Amino acid sequence: MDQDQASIGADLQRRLDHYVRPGIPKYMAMRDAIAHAVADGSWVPGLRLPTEVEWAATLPLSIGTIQRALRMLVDEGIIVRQQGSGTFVAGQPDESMHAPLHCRFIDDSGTGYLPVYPKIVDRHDVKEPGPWTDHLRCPRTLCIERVLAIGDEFSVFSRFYADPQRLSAFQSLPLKKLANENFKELIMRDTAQAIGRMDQYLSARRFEAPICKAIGVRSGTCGQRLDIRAYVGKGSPVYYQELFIPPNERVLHLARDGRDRGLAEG
Amino acid sequence: MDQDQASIGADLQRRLDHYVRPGIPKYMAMRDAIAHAVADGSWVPGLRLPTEVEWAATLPLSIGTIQRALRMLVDEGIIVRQQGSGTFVAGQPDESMHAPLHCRFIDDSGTGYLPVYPKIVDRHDVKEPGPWTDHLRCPRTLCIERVLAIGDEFSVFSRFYADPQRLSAFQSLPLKKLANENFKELIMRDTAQAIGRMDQYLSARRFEAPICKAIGVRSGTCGQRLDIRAYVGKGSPVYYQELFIPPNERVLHLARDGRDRGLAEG
DNA sequence: GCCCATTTGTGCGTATGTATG
DNA sequence: GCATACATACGCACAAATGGG
Repeated sequence: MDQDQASIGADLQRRLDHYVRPGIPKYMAMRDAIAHAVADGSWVPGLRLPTEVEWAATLPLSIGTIQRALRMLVDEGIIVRQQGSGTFVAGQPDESMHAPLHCRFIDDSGTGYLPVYPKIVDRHDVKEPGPWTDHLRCPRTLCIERVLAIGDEFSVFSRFYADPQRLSAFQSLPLKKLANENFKELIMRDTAQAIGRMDQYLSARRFEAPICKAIGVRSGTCGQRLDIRAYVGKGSPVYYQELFIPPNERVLHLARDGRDRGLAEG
Repeated sequence: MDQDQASIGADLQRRLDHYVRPGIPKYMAMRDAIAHAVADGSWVPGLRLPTEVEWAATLPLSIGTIQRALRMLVDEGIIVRQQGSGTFVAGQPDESMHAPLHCRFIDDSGTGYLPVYPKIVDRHDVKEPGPWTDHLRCPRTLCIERVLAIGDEFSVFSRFYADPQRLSAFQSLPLKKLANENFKELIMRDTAQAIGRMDQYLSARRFEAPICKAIGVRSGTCGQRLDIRAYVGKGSPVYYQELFIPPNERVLHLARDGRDRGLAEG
């Protein structure tokens, strides 16, 4: 075991201590420890991890338990394993990881998306109940309003609802910083899980006057409204979002989940 | 082991012989055997399966291998396991299983979908290439054109493309029978896998005259066009579909995948 | 409430097969 | 050919939940 492998092993051992809890299976603790190490950027894509036997010698886990944790991570797309070669942190070779989840309007080439320039309009607590209440089921709800400029063609209005206690970054980051962040990546860092499911509700609606004004369309414009319920893992709600999409000539790629690899594999 | 359990075990043993092949892992063969038994209706929802030890005594498989196969089936939602109780074929207690994948327009109550009345307009082979070519990659492509009446409110036009060699039911069934079938269920029976991924592409377009005529809107109508690439399992393409949705007042629930449980759990 | 057989869930250790370099 | 490393398979022991007596 060379020095790098040893340091990775030591790093994981420290992390494991935070995740082994009575009631939590060992394979799950190891899965969480590795997932967080990758999600927070400590372990970069392409990094080679120690072998099964190395880890079995270092950690208080058997080979079978380690294999089960690693198999889960493979299923989630977090690591890649190659027989005879080794185990590696999965990489996003292109920039599709940084692509937005929603508002993916296909560009003229047909192989990429129009750039999205977000601007935060407001961030506030919401008191009154709404469709997000049933979804999130949290004592407090944070709402972030944004205007998303699509290329230089048109703008989409967005309301993003989340539990500030669970996704603390959305509450704590200054607005200037938050504007430049990819929401999907923030969620991954806070939860170490990818968006695993989304229910989307589409309808044609007349937009309220303030929204029309914010996105620069004439008052009374009728466009698409997309309501989104997003989950991580097998069904744990993370956010609720409302999108107001004005009439346009583009094709919108509706994402299946947060692990989409962009258009290349489609 | 009572008589029923014994007969289930014997049934699986027969099926296993069809699936154990050199190169196919045993756990995968067992997974496929059970998945098909459930998909073709031989094993009905709620049926209790033999215990791990019973199967280990009957089949040439170890407990660990059996557990791995059953765990996969749990992840896929095909079976349910309860510690101390047993293993059961997963059930669709409501009719949501029979709900369509697409064209799920929410009804006035907000808890269900408007009924969909499909009518087959045409079935033919397509020679010329199109967006479905890259997706399906099959020598022949079958196209089924339908008019889907949504409640008694409006109609949606649909073109469904698939590989007739893979989904033989769509080729072989007489049109009268095909019209009454749920396409999603036909696919599950032919592949023993649920729709596991969908890429959807939404745009606003002016419909061609024949389509306008078929769904009873005035020529030149502009509405939503939804192109769908569907996959089973982790990324095996199964069909390509084009939907032409005229302007309407309803909310369309865009499905995440074929295992959606309807609105109740959303 | 308690005990107990049943059944699944977790964890360990080992052996062997197969792809990689 | 050979060592390495992941993949599959087996078997065992014990924990935890369930359901009935």
